[in-house]
Formats: sequence, C-alpha cells, structure tokens
Amino acid sequence: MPLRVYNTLTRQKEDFQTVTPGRVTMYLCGPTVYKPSHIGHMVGPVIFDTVKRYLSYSGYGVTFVVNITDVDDKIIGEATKRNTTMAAVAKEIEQDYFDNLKVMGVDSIDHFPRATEHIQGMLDIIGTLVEKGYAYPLNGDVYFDCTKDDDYGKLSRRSIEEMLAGTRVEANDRKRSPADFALWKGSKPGEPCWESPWGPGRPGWHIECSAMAKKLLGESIDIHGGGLDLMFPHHENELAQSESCSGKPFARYWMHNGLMQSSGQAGKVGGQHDRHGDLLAEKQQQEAAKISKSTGAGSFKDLLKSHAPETVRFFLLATHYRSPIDFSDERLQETAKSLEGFHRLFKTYERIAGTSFFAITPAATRTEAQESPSLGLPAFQEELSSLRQRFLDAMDDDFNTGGAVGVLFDLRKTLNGFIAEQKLETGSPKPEAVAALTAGMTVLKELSNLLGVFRVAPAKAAAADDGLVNGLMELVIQIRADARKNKNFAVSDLIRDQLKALKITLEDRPEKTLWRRG
RNA sequence: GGCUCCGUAGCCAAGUGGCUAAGGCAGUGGAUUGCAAAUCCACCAUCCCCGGUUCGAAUCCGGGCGGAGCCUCCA
Repeated sequence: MPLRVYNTLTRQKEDFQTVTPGRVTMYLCGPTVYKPSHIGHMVGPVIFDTVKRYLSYSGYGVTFVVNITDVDDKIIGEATKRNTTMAAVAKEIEQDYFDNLKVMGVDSIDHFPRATEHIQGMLDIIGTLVEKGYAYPLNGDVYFDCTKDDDYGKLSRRSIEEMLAGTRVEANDRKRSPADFALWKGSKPGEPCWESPWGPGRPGWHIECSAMAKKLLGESIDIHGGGLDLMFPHHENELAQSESCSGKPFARYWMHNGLMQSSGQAGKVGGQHDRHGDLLAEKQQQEAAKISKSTGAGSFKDLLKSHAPETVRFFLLATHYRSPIDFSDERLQETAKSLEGFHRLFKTYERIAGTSFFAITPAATRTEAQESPSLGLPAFQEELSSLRQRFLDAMDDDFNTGGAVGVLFDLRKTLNGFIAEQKLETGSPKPEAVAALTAGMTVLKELSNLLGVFRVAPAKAAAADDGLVNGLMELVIQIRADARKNKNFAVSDLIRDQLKALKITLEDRPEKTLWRRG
C-alpha cells in the first residue's frame, strides 16, 4: 500500500509524491515566543516529528524546518510589560520551547530559523511582490493586494466577498481592500525596527514563513504543516504571497493538525483564556491560573510535574492528528495506566534475556526490517510480520497513529502470550525461544521508535535512599518468603497488605518475589 | 450570519461501501496462585435521529438534532 496523505488543499487523501524523488521537504509553523509553551504547542511538533520518523523509515531523505517567530506585537507587548527588550523575551521563551521539545523526544527538526535572522529574505520577496504589482506601499506599510491574486482563498475555501460579509471593517483603515494584509509594518518610535525601501519597520506575520521556507527548502516544498487554526489567515496569506512571488506551487501537501481542547469547556487550550487575559482583574487571573492546571492551559513544564513526557506523547498520538483532542488529567492518567503493561513487559524481557529492551537497535528502514532472518518458529514469526504489516498499513493511511497504537497493544499481547506459552519465565528456557522473543521485542522497538515512544528507560522514581530501600525490601521479602514456606500466611499476607498501603506491590513469581512502587 | 469539520460500547478511540465493527481504560467470568499480583483466555456496541441510493452503508446523498474550529496576527 502506498503512502497516502490528506491534503487540505484538495480535501482528500492523495498518493504521496514528492517534488524531488526520494526527498521530502517539510515546514512546520512554530511558536511566537512570547509566553511559555502549553500542551497545545507540543501537538504539532510531536505529530510532525512522527511524520518525519515515518518518512525516513520509508526511505526518504527528509529536511524538516520549524520557524521561531521572534518579532511580533505580542512579544513587544510582553517586553513592555516586563520592562525588558523583545530580544530578551524571545530568547527566554525560545529556550523554554526547546527544553519542552527535547523532553518530548522531538529531535528530528533540522533547522529552527528565527524571523529576525531572515529580514533581508523577506524584503526581497516584498520587493518582488511590489514590482509585480501584487503589493502596494502605504504610509510606511506594505500591503498584499488580495484582489490581484486570482486564486486567493483556495486553501481555506473562502472568497474575499464572503469574508468581508462577516467581518467588521475597520473605519480608519486605508487599505484598498479590508482583506489585504500587511507584508511590512512601519514602526512607531521606540519599537524594534529594520531599515527597508519603505522606511523603518518590521515584517508582517506571514512573510517570515514564506522567506524562510524559500531560503531553507526552496520555492516548492512538499509538506507544510501547522495547527488548524493557522489555515486562515496565516497559511492562506503565506501561500498567496509565496506563489505570487515565485509563480510556482508553494506546497504540495498542506497538513493541518486538530487542536487541543479543554475537557468540558468550550474553546481550544490557551485560546480564549489568553486572549482576554489582560482584561481580567488580578483576582480572576489567579482563579484562571488555578483552573488552568486541569484544563491544560497552564505551562507545559507544570504539566510535566504530574505526567511523564512519554505519557503525553502517547496520549497525543493515540488520536488521529486531524481530530481535536480533548485534554484532561483523567485521560492522561488513563494513558499512563495503559503504558504500565509495556514497562512490565520490558522488565520481564530483561529478566529473561539478560539485556535491556532499550538497548535493542532495530532496523532503521522498512526495507531493512523486512529482511529478518528465520526464527525456526514459523507461526510466531508470521504473526510478528502480520502485526508489523498492520502497523505500517495504518501509518501509510495518512499517518494513522491511533490505529498504529492499537497494533502496539496487540503486539504486547502476542509477546506476553509467547512468554507464557514457552514458559520463558520458569526453569531454563530454550535458547531458540529466547532468541525468538528477542526478535519479537525488536519488532516492538522498531515500531515504537516510529512513534517516538519507549526510546529510553523511564526515569526512576529514584532517590538518594534507593540503596537503603532496596536493602530493606530484600530483607522484608526474605522474611516473608520464610513465613510462606512455613505456611504462615497470616504473616505473609499482613506484610503484603501493609506494603500495599505504602504503595508497594508484590508479585510472587515461581522463582522469586518481585516488588514495585505503585 | 458565512466557511469548514465532527457525533462509533460506561469513558477514550481506530475503522469512511461488503469477512465475526481494531485497541485502551473500567467491568464480568475462567485459567494460574495458599490467597493475591502479573499474565493469558472469554464476555461486553448493529455505529445521534429520520428518509434515500445500493444486492449490500457506521461508511455515499438529503433533512433534523447536538458539538467543535475559523471568519479577530491563537500551534
């Protein structure tokens, strides 16, 4: 099955064909760095990181660019409020963003261009647009003339007339048409500015993406991604100015991810709350901050205090990328619970094979993966290939990570079943059976790598007293084992119950007793 | 008001014309266990409502009800 991708431009799934065979260029709209990330900011990066992983696995050479918008009215506003500079705010928030990407395992982005480092590229495009008659200067600003662009509105499927019908027209605006948008904004005294043929000013919102995509990826790119909320006006305008400038198609596939929403509340995470934030009385703001913990509108770093990054990543990928995701603390807890079984399987594997699941290096490409050696256990091997195939079929169908996640659970069940059936945990298992299990675990590693999960061992609940706790537990388990040997179940059950109250669970295995927190 | 999108079990969710409608969480029964835990097996939905197209629809079309996003420089 060939890879199919849903294209917002055509509103259908299309066979995936790149501009240059074997190569993919991807551009994702990144953050405006004026406030620390909330969970909504992680949705796009996690999804498109996964897209890149899958494309690379499928054999493409992929270049992935995410921009940083470090010049913007909101950053200026934040800087004024904090009595500092736009650059200082931008730098601080950008670092917060990078920290969050790192912890989420988003490490496939090749370039993070900053808007302020590409001003000349923007001026070049604006110059060309003015020359070609697509744009006009007006009192230090430069506007794009939407009426000059025949197919303006093709991405969001709206006509200029329709848009104007529903919008209030600002009376003091001297733009030729209210739909026209700023490519360049003349600056007021004291504001950050750059020199330009039209006087000092700063770029409009959309032009930076056109300039940076062109510079780093070329005039025609393969995939342009972003949140659904950016489709209009941002992407529509970006597309209009890029194509008017180059005369070539700007992006082959427009991919829009659904937005994170607060459970039980109207609106997307970080949307309405922030918009009127400044208008709220201080007391109401405090109240809002309290609520935000449960709605996901709080900072991402705060969220990570109560949830593992892997849980968040899994949670985001369990739903199809085009659907809205309902955020709630309960949902995340449920996800964490569903992952425990995987981590128990990894430990079980380690006991059986003596090596860590996380040390397994699986096949890096699809072609490589299909050349697996024979296991001498045809039925098991066939089941593994069939599961892999189901996983890849799901991914080939517009990156259906939700379906793929389901296969991962099936694979877990198969591996657990194999362990039980082959009695790998008791006595001395057959080496070929252990080798087969390793082959199965390798498939699990291969597929989970594509989603960017289970890449490293979970951070231990570690504390300095770990050695002491381990020693004490060994002692307690020894005492309990003696009691059990003597059929003194009153004592052994008391120990187990009391430990349970301390959030320690015991597992009596045939060989020995295991313990774990939680 | 205009433009998009969505409505699948108690909850989350995949599936968009045809085998017994994935999977997770919760629940029930069984195997296993001294009892548990863990694991495995089994059970648990005719797909918001009405009408239409079709040999056949959760899946296509029309209408209704309900929800969401955008039209406001928000990922």
